[in-house]
Amino acid sequence: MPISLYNSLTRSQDTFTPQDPNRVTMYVCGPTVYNYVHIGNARGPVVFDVLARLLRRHYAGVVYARNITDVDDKINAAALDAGVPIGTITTRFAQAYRDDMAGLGIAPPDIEPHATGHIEQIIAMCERLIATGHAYAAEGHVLFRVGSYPEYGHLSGRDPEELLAGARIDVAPYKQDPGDFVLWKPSTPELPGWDSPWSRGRPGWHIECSAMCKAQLGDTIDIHAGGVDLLFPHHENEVAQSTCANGGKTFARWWVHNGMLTVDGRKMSKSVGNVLLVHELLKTYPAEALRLFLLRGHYRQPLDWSDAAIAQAVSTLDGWYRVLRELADVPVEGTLPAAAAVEAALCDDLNTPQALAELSQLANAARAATPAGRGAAKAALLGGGALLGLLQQDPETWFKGDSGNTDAAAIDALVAERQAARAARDFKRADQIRDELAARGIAIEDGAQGARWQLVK
RNA sequence: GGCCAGGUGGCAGAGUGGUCAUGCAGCGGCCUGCAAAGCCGUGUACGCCGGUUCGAUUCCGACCCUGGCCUCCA
Repeated sequence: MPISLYNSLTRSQDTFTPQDPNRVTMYVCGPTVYNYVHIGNARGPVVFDVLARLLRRHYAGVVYARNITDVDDKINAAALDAGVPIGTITTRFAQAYRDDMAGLGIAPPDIEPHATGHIEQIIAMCERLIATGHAYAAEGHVLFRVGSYPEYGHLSGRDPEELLAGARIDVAPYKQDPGDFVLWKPSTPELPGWDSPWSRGRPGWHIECSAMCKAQLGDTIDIHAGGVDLLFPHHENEVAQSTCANGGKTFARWWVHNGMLTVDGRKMSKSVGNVLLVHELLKTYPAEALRLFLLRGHYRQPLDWSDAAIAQAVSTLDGWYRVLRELADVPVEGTLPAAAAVEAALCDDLNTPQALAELSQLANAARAATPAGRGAAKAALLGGGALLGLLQQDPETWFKGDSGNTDAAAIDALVAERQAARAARDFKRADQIRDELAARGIAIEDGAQGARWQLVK
């Protein structure tokens, strides 16, 4: 089944066809590493992780790059605040980012380019843009000449004339035109900087992604993804730089943008101050519940964070894992099958809500399966979950936590004692034990195969 | 003000020119020592006003409302 994806460039949902099925290229704008990321920052990586999984099922080769921006004024400010070198900040938070992403079940990208590892390519791209008249040097800066690229504004649907008329642009004296943006800027002696033909300086934000894309994936990439808030100016500027520096070649064939995560209807962002850090949330909620929450809405729609929403994600997973626990002894042989309905939903512009509805149906089918059908039903459920990066744990771990965290033996003993009391029709004692366990955050379910317990999340 | 998304039942959230989304919650029943889990049954929906149509939540137009971007942002 072909993959169909909404392309911001054409503003329509188009059947995806890579340039080379053996080397499908995807680039996602990664973090600027100066702080922990919040759950809104994780939406794109989770969604594009699902996309990467889907692409890998369809094509022989996929190269997925997600960069690390490790040179930036905010990093400089964070280092200054902490009184440590820039590298201390970037190393620490790049690792924190990898840990957070891994915590959410996101497979590492194939390539993780760092901006500071591409200074040479950035300078080369600036030189090329200057040589072709698309950029100019002024007072140690290099600026992109927006007027030199007639298509400027096409991706984001903006009229350059109106952009330039905007009064909110800080018009520096060295700019020939208010819309021109910085490719290179000089550093003061205490700031990090690299030697260049124009100044000891550092790159602007937009050129970094252009240079990393070109160096790692080539002049024309298949998919460029990121948050919709990057559409302008970041992605618009990337298109302008890369297209002009690469002789007019198409930069990215598909532009895929995820919607914003909101809290009480307002965008979650550092500047608004309503952030919930992934690194904190992972201590409070099961990782898969966070992941499921992020996939519950279609990726292009806004998604609102709430306690009710995350609670529902937990209870949904409880239900699915309960099915898997019942089928724990049912063997699943060979590789997991493609859950056709789940995959079909994902092929339709990553319709994860539909895919989750299909997964619910698979769980219902597995719960009701006859003995002969259990193996296939369980495999289908696990296969569908794998496409979404869900149901990756052992059910016992889901319900009881890591074995090191709870005194499972003592709980098992109490549960056994309660069963004995019930058998002796000593319900007073049985209920007493159940209450005692409930007070410790443990719930009991009596089933046909005996009593089971779980930690209440 | 410009550009771009949206508005679906108590909540979340897909989808469709005409009998079903799905999940959670609710209600009734079964099961259970009682619960929980499970099972069976069950209701309420497409922002507003027009238009096209045999038929519109879906297509078209206007209006209202919400969110995002408009050089920090995922």
